[in-house]
Amino acid sequence: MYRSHNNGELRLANQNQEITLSGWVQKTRDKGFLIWVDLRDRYGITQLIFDEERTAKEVFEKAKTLGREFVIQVTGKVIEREAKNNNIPTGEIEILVSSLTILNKSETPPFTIEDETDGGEDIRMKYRYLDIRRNPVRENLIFRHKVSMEVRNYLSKEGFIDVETPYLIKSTPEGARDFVVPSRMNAGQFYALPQSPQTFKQLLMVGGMDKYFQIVKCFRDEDLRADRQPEFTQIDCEMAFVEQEDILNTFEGLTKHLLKEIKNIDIDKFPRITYDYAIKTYGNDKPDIRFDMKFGELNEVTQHKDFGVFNSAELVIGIAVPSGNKFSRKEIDKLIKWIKRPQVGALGMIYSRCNDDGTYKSSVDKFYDQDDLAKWAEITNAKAGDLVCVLSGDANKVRTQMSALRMELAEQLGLRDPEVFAPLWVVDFPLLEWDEETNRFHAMHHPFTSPKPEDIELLKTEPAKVRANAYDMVLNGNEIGGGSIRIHDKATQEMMFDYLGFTKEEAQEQFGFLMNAFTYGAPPHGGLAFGLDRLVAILGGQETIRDFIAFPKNNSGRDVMIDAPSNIDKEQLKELNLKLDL
RNA sequence: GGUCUGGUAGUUCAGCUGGUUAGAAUACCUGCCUGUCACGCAGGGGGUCGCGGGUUCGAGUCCCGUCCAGACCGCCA
Repeated sequence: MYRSHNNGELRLANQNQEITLSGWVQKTRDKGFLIWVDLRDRYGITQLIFDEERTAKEVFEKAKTLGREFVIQVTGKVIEREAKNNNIPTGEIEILVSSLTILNKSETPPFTIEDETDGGEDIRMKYRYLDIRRNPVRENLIFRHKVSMEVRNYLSKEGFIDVETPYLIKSTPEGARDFVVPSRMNAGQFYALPQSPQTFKQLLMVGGMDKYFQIVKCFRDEDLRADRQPEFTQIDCEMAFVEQEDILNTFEGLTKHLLKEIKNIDIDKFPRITYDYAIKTYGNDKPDIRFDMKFGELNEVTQHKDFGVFNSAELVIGIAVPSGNKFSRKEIDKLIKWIKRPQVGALGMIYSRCNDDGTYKSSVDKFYDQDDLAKWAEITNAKAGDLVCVLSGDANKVRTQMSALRMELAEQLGLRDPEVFAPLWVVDFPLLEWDEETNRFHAMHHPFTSPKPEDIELLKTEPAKVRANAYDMVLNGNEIGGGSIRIHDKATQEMMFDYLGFTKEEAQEQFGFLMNAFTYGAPPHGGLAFGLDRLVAILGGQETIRDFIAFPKNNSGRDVMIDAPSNIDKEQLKELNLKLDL
């Protein structure tokens, strides 16, 4: 028996018990006549004591040789401490050790295994198994476990069935780049790893599975970000015989359940806004609504005043920065410099201070009088003490830039409180998006998304204006889930592929299996998928999803611990009928 | 594909306009220490300043290239 108790459970009530503990040496404090050892496992820390007088000499000598992260087993008696430590649950007792076994020695670890480690990202990833011994990482993984268990509980209770779908599937040109796997038995042919189980879950609906879910790995071979990994986990769901409303309600229910169970937060009804409203009001389709700062369009009140910059602009937008008048000239200059960075790309920023006495002081007083500036304030909803920031130019660019500025200001003003949760639905996404590079439309969500029936006529005349039965769930400025009501008849699906520039043959070759299935009684269906990694990170109040993934990849897609990807030898290549051309 | 930031002791970092022997903290090792818990005290070891080239009397510092890491843009149906 390696242990009778774990290192987090012994209390004064266990006094005088003879117990056995195992774990890692967190730290030794050698006072010469006394040696204390903090013994750690995932449940906590228990202090061991070796005493010149009370401990056998050979045990005492062995204790002197212990180093950080040695794995040891001890047997001894639970005794009350002379000096107690109120900072830990086991702080009233210690173990007077009678026998000590070193189960395994350890090299000195490259960084300290402590909450505030001295190790940087790089070295912690290389020795991730040591990093996982640290409380913050361990707690994140346990937190993720809780979230995923609650998801399973809720969906199972709602009648959803967990079905596994294959990882070795067919590559298609739509969407993200596929990760590809050569087939040995089928020379020259490749599987692709799924970007999502999309077509399979639709086929499950045709198969009558009604309500399906799966917590499933998905793969996309695109460049990474702090919140994007090449392999990531989705909570993938699909339902048959449902309308958009049914799906929104079901998964609003799931999200409420998670917020309640995990964070003990009650949220009433999630706001629903349209895609168009989101773009016009927040400049992006995943607005953070924990704070206001809605866009005000100032074209009408800024034109024809001899200010060329605004007169020539397609769009002039202002936002009211709460209490922004406190910003010094220097701080505003810094902001202007920030939005001029190539990543944001604004050419400049105009501002108007809303003074406490009701007057205004702007950077363009030469062109605009107090009445004009009052209108700016009115439209942007600015109050005395606020600062109105104004950007202008090409409509799409200005919205993107203002959105970046809005988030930056909120960050600076501390309005992005990680313990506040503001979920919402964004609905009525466009069906199609024009792709400048390939000079054709592509599906904004995916090619299986159904157009709104009332917009179908527009497909022929103004395809960009066709709205889809597509929706995203947004939480604190992050898209945490998205889905759609799917096409479930062959004719419509064929038409969609046609609009997307597929020939009949291409559509048949790549998605024939799906359209065939539609001819055998496919029920109306739809669904959605949540990004589990991101959801867990946001619920956990953090930005980086890597902190919630046991073994993440770095931002060039490498696993620095196992050093993957790596070369394979000639024999392997030959077996796969592959030749490298580097 | 692009922009920006960084790479100096095991680790985290400092090192100014180029100028003696490259520092601090922490970790590690040794000794001391009668209740520690961020123990304390004394001492010690530890460096190809990412790599290659250039400018210079002289480069951690300036220039060019390159590799690695991170953030972002493009990309991510």
